Amino acid sequence: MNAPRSIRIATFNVNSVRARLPNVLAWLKEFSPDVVLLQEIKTVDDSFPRMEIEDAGYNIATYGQKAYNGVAILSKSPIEDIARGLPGDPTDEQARYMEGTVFGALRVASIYLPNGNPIGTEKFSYKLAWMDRLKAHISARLKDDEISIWGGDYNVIPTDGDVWDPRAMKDDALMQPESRAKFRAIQHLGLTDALRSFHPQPHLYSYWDYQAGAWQKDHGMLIDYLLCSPQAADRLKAAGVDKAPRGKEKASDHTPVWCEIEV
DNA sequence: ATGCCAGGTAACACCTGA
Repeated sequence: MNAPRSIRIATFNVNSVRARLPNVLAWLKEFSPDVVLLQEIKTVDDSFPRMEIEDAGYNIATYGQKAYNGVAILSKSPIEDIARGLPGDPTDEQARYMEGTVFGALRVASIYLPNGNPIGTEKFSYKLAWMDRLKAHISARLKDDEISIWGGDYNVIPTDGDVWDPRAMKDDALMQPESRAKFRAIQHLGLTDALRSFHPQPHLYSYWDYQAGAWQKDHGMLIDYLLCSPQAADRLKAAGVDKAPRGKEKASDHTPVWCEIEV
């Protein structure tokens, strides 16, 4: 048997990979994640800044579309068995879900769950239906007993402790009871929230709005998660939020959430 | 109650985001 090695996995909603390229390259160099799950790349696959990120030492798999959404996986290992799109609705053309196998053993998914605002519109019903599809898909995948991590921007504030002021957000799609119930239902399939398993304290955030000085006032919310299969949870060694990228010039409004697992 | 800020597209304004 090979000696176990520690793999660092991060999820990062970059809010346009082209606008964020200098920040992303600096972060890859400083933080040196082994695997990165990107969301909101906001570009078609052909315009992804592939060369620059390959030069930083990463293999790349993308699932993009024009202007909106888009996810990608970066890995220092080859990325195998890539699957694009969330099953369950052949008419859904939004690029919000992809999977790949990294380091020959770890199945990862990059998730950009629909925002759903404003409530009471078809955007909110799309969000809820998408969450049902995600749950069904994860449930099916869990039967394979793999070391799996479903990471990304879940666009849900699961509890009042995950936002600076729940009253300010009470009509937001991210904290409606239906959104919360469906997020819990996904976790109840048997997934472990990597960050919470090491840091149970409230008011730990991964997103701060660009507006109204939210970053300076720490008016944030925790909406980016790494949800681990039992086999991945067994191997969890550490987890955290890397707040440094949010404080830089030309920052994304999200910052990376990461974990380390031994495989 | 509304806009605040940022990115993309396309065009000198509007859509989306959370």
